[in-house]
Amino acid sequence: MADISTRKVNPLFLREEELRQGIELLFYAYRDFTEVADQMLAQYNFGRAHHRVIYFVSRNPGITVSDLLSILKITKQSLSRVLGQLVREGFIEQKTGVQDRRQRLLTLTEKGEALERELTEKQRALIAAAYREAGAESVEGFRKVMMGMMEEKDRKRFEDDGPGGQRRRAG
Amino acid sequence: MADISTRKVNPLFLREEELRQGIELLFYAYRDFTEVADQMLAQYNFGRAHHRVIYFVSRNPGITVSDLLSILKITKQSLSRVLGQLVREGFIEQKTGVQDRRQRLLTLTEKGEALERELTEKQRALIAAAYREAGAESVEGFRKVMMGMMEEKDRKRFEDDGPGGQRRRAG
DNA sequence: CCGTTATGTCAGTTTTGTTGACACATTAAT
DNA sequence: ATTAATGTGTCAACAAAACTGACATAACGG
Repeated sequence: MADISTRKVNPLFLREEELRQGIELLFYAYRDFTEVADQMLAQYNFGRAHHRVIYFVSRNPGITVSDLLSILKITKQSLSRVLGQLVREGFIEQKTGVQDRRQRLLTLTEKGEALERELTEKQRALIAAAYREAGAESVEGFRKVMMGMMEEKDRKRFEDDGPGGQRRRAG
Repeated sequence: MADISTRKVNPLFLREEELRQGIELLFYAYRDFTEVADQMLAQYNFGRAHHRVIYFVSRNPGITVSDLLSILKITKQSLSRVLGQLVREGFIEQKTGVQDRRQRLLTLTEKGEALERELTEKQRALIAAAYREAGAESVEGFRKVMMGMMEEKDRKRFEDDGPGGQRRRAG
């Protein structure tokens, strides 16, 4: 069977290629997206795990430990090592919850905020450039595809209800 | 300053929110995309690193070790451990290059092809569902944004020159 | 022949994740 | 009021997947 005739009788051929390109787009983009903060992280002797924690605490001030765990999808023992470091070194503060005093609500200190801005700066710039090149319509398409790939539960974080929408819920 | 007036005088506010949403879209989507193959991988006592190697060898049959390294962006020592396992267990074959006999050209065995299909099946299904929900226009937007985020060098892998376009170059 | 390239390997280390067990304080339920 | 469940933390051992640095071999290219 020649290539062309296969494509005629098998409409799934192009689709398969399209899906594989999707897999690779995701791989290459994520690979380079994570890479841009590495140099800065190394200067603080931190890794990508620290960045993720700092980022999501910055994004969800007052988040509980368990909510942070369900975002990161790692074990509390894994989180503990990284979070403990960040607390000890004064980047993150823990306050006992008011309604539920078992909770340890996490917020960034001034120092933590400063580090967060430094760390995320290049990632933001990378996305900004990609958005600019691609155009507003493409960004909306990107949004839709990404939302379709994530766990249904997390999609509501991105509901289009204004800039405060994200912050209504912590996890 | 009230929220609304801030948004009026500071056009960067929404942009900042949009960029942060972009960061998170990428995080959540990639988190769940990688997760779907884990159960299958565990059955073979393999990890995500094995999957990446199998995937890219499947996608670029006859790829050289150094080209594979520049896709994965890891060290040869890291690759060696994972690749060695896959070769020893009969999933990947190494053939000496013909024009350049220093090269070890990598291809999947039958067994390797079978495993690759099993492993990638769920990821393909996840992307297919996301593409279906989002629609063809959104997929094109997704494509553009992702390409803008990756290293310029890798963008040519996705040039729209038919289904063979990807395979013309290995790395 | 000699410098460079492609690959592999030995040895040690780091980061980031895992399981399992247990402790403590607090909240919720019976 | 006692008991069960929840939120958090911690100790210990382990595993996956990355890293650095050094060195070795074979083959290519001028």
